[in-house]
Amino acid sequence: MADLPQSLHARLRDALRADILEGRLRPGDKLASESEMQAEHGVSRITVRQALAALQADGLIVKLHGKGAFVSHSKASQSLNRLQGLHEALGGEGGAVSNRRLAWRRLKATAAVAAQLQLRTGEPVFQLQTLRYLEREPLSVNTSWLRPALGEKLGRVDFSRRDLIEVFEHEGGLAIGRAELEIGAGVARPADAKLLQIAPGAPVLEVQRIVYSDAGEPVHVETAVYRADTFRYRLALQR
Amino acid sequence: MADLPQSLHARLRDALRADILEGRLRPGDKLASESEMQAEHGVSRITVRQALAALQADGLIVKLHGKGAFVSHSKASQSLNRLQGLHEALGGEGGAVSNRRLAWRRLKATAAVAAQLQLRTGEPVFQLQTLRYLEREPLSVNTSWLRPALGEKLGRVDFSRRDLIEVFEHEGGLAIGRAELEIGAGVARPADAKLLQIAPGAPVLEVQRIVYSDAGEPVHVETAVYRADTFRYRLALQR
DNA sequence: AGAATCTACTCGTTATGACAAGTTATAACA
DNA sequence: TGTTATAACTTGTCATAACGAGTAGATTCT
Repeated sequence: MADLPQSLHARLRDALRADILEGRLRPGDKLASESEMQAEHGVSRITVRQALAALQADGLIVKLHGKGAFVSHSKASQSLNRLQGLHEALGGEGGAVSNRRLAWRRLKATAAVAAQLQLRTGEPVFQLQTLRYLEREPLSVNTSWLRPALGEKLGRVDFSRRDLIEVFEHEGGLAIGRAELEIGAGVARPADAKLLQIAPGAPVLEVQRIVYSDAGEPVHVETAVYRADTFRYRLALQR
Repeated sequence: MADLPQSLHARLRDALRADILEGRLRPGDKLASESEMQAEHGVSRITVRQALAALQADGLIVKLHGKGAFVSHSKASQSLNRLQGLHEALGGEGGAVSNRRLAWRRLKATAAVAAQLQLRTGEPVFQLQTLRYLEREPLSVNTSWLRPALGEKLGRVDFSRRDLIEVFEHEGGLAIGRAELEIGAGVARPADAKLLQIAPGAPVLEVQRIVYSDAGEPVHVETAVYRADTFRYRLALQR
């Protein structure tokens, strides 16, 4: 993609991340010390530390006082503890994720949806239903509710190979800040079971996601029903 | 607890966190600007920004370029995106979480467990099985595997009202760094269904947790089966 | 009145400098 | 040989300084 003139620490972070992900630095390896990087890249130590702090937050490296910074073992989940969509998470390489639009409607907000989007009951909202595929196998049925302003902007966008969240940021002109997830288990309802090609009553993973803008306003509520046999949710937590 | 002479940014962070949690700063309120705090507390702006960055990572505040920092609205999840046990997460107030020990064994590591704990197949490991209750209702069946060194230390500890992770840190003399979670859905096996007082075949949430020390070594692998009707996993993600 | 500009305020980024504190290897000593 | 002291690393913390960029209100011009 385009090489925008990012900040220095972002460039250094991405370079180190690539070194780790592409195997030039292997798990357990010791990174160059902060002062070495400072000299090598011609930046200040604060800049180096910002880059390292970001990698540490992602779980890619571990820093030990007095010893140095080391590439973490188990880098499996490095990308899954940030807010991102499936396309982003599973990477452009495979490109095995696709969406099929099932419905796009303008509805009046029910009480539950209105509360989550901080609207009044009965205000118009847009509902988007999609069926997501992974490697041509059905993966999940997603039902999204959008604030009216956003919905009108995005009615004609093609979502088939893109993440909603990424569309928000580009076509929607929206800065996404954070999201709250609620993950539970349930049994497939007949309609969902048919779409997912599983037996009615089979176990499914139910994920509800509320996405907030940078300013803290809820912009998007999504309920997803995943096939339990294909999908597991992975994430990393810091103590 | 004791008021150790923490670092300046840690003290400022904790003071602000208390202001928010105890209601002196309400959701939506604007925090003092960085330069105001700098003057008021007699610290440098770097120190202020370190404190604010920590609060932002916890989701307690939102920073807006050019406007200021504001107390986040939904602070419900501030504690759920850090690594902690149920007792910690659900707070000392209720005290409604308890554990019943089902089994404590010394076994030889199976291939799967050995791989996750980075041991060799057949090395001795300790297995702990517990049944957890929330408000006197059965909540989950937990099966843990511990590295041998840790297991020998913790054989006689009473876990009934404490989190494993907290015991590690105190009795185990271990610095916990991070954990990886894998969340999926499944159906209750007969033995688990009986313990959880649900029907065999009812949906359950399956959570596997691998806990790593500060140095990046796996110390604990846990598989938990939760009643889907009582428990949902909540967390917050940052973009 | 309306539009454009200016200005003061905010946070974002980066630099430089210094000292504290943990780790490790070496050198000196008993 | 074994212990201790030292020196040379490492990251952790904090201060001061400057400039960039986004926001919002007041001012000025049309």
